[in-house]
Amino acid sequence: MSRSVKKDTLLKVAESLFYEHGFRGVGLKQIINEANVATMTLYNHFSSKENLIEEVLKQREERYWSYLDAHVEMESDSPFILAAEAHGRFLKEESYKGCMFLRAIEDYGEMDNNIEKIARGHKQKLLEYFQQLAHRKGKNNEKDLANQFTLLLEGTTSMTPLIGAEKATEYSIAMARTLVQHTS
Amino acid sequence: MSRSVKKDTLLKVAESLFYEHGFRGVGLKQIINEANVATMTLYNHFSSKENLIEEVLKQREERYWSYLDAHVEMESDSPFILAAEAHGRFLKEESYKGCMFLRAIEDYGEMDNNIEKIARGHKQKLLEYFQQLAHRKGKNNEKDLANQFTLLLEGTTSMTPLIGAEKATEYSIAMARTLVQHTS
DNA sequence: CTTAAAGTAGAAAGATCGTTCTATATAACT
DNA sequence: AGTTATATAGAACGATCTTTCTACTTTAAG
Repeated sequence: MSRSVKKDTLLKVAESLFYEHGFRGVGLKQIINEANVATMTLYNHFSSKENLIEEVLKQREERYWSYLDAHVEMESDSPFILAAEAHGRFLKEESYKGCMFLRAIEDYGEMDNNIEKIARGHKQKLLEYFQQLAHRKGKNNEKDLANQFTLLLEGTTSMTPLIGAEKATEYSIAMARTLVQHTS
Repeated sequence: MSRSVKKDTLLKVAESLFYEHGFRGVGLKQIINEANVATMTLYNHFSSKENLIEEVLKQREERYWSYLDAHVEMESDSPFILAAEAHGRFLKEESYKGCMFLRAIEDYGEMDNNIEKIARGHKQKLLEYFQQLAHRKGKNNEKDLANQFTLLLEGTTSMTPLIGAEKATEYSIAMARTLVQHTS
């Protein structure tokens, strides 16, 4: 077996609990109980709580990208709309409490740890991805467009706890359409 | 003296620390130390940590509204742009780590406490405020417009930790202009 | 079948948390 | 001057946190 099933369970349970109650709001005991695992099993797979959080973030990031990769045709004539739809799908299926990466930056920022680096890295990659999209569409102001579109997606995520993922996504797609049409 | 200076110091210090490190990331000891106050002084003014958080949120909400009230002329022909500018001013002067109210909802949500109620109440009031703005502008789809504009502001707040308040506000105003022009 | 790896339960250490308590000091007001 | 409200420092409580430890059991591959 290339990878322990216990480790996978731990990651899954940890991500769910961390997302629902925050990193600092969940103790390892809770994770261990819900994963039906012994304390030392956790510490055999992860060197510390911080390390567990790091791997949870990496796992979530991978899954986020799989949503984008699956739905965004880069050569399409509306890749931004496709990205907004993919983002909405992710929210609908896995998010209802805002962005876990922003939360990691807020909770562990400016402390020189890997947690913040991973979270910021994800956002950076996202921005660059959208810059590519803008570039392929022949837009000259790639950075501005990428930033604006990211702002739209972050707004969508933030709105899910308030109005739900479906409506938030609806709005962001409507706005994205308007913006793509009327932006140089 | 209508209100203790110690209480004000506590609220100020608590808001700053809670905002920077999260509610669960800050202990009362830290707040007490930085406020140069005795333990019992805190407990004489606030019945618990939860209660302190509640009052911090109320204080912050008041200050947020004072930004809107000061800069938004409801009768103006572009109240939404003014609101976006006021929001940007608040971010620039008091925020660099996302929205404290969303964070409160995330951290204490679904636990039936006052913290969540206050935070959700603030967001609800904001939505209704923007609905009024849309109504005065003679828009028929008030709710949609208010939701979309709120999404824009939330996106702006979320982006501040990534690109700073100035740029984020710039983008949101640019987008707001485009949207106001091209939305029924 | 054996052996090494992986998992088990649970206690324990050491730190920190929110909260309460005690006992004292300061300041303002009648 | 005396009373009252507000502040003080710091010990103490019980709970919980992360991490480590011990000693036992299961699992899986050679």
